Amino acid sequence: MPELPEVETVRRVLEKKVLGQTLLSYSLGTPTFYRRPDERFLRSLQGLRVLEISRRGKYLVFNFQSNRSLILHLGMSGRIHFAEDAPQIRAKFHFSKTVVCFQDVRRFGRVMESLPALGPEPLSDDFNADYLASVFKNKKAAVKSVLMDQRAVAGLGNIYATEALYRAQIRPRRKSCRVTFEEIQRIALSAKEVLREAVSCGGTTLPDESYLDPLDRAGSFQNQLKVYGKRICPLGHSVLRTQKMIAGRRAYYCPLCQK
DNA sequence: CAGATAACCTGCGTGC
DNA sequence: TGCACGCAGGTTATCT
Repeated sequence: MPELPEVETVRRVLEKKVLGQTLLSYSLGTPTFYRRPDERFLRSLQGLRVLEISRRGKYLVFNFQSNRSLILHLGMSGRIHFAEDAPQIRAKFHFSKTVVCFQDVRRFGRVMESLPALGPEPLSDDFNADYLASVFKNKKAAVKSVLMDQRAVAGLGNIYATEALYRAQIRPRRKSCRVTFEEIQRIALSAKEVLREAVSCGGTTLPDESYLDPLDRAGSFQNQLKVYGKRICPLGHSVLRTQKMIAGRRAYYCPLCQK
C-alpha cells in the first residue's frame, strides 16, 4: 500500500522521533515477515547511533555510524508506529528512548541490509522527459507497468501511476514505445505533480485506514484522487474503464479523457 | 529475453 | 450461520 508519499511521510516522523538515538536491541515477532531478516546482520547494528533517516523510492533507510544502514520496506500492509502492544508486530527496534514497531498484517514487508537496483527518484531532476523517453524506447510493455517498474523509476505504485496517467491523459495499456515525446513530457510532469501534492497531503489513506503515519494520523490525498477507486470520470461523466493488468492489479482510466 | 503471470500472506466483504 | 471466492497500496520467482 505505501508508495513514495506515504513512505516519505513516515520518514519525516521517524526523523523527528529517533534521529541520533542508539539501537540497543531488536526483536522479531512470531511469525515474523515471510522473508526472515538476517539476524547476524541485525545484531551487528546494535550499539550504533542513527545519523540520518532517508528514503529511496519506497524504501526507508536508517543510516548508522560506520557507514552501516538498515533498510525497511513496508510491502502492502506495513506500518511503523510506537505502540508496542499492537497486534501483528513483525519486528521491534529498541532505540535509546523510543521503540520503533514494524506492524504488518500480510507479512510482505522486509528488513534488509542493502537496497536493490532502483531507477531515479521521480522528484529529482534525473527523472525528466529525456530520461523517460530512453526507458520507454523499444519497450512493448504497457506504459503503466513501466511506470510501476522500480528499476525504471523508484516510488510509483498503483495509485500514483494511475493518477499520473489520468492527468497526462494517456491510457495505461499503451505500449511505452508508442508514446510520443510530447506525451512523455506530460507523463513526467504529471508524475512529479501528483507525488508532490500527495507528499504535501501526507499520503493517501483509503477507507480501510490501513495507511496511517507513525502517530496514527491519516493522509488526505484520497480527497484529491480523480480515478483510482472511482467509477465515474470527474470531467466527462463517462464511466471509467477498470480492468486487470499487471499481476491482477487494477487499472482505472477514462476512455474519453485518456488516449 | 521481454513481458505476463503466479506466488508469497492475511483479513475482509460478498454472495450462495 | 458457514463457507468459498475475490480482492487489496508490492516484489519477485517462474512461466511463455
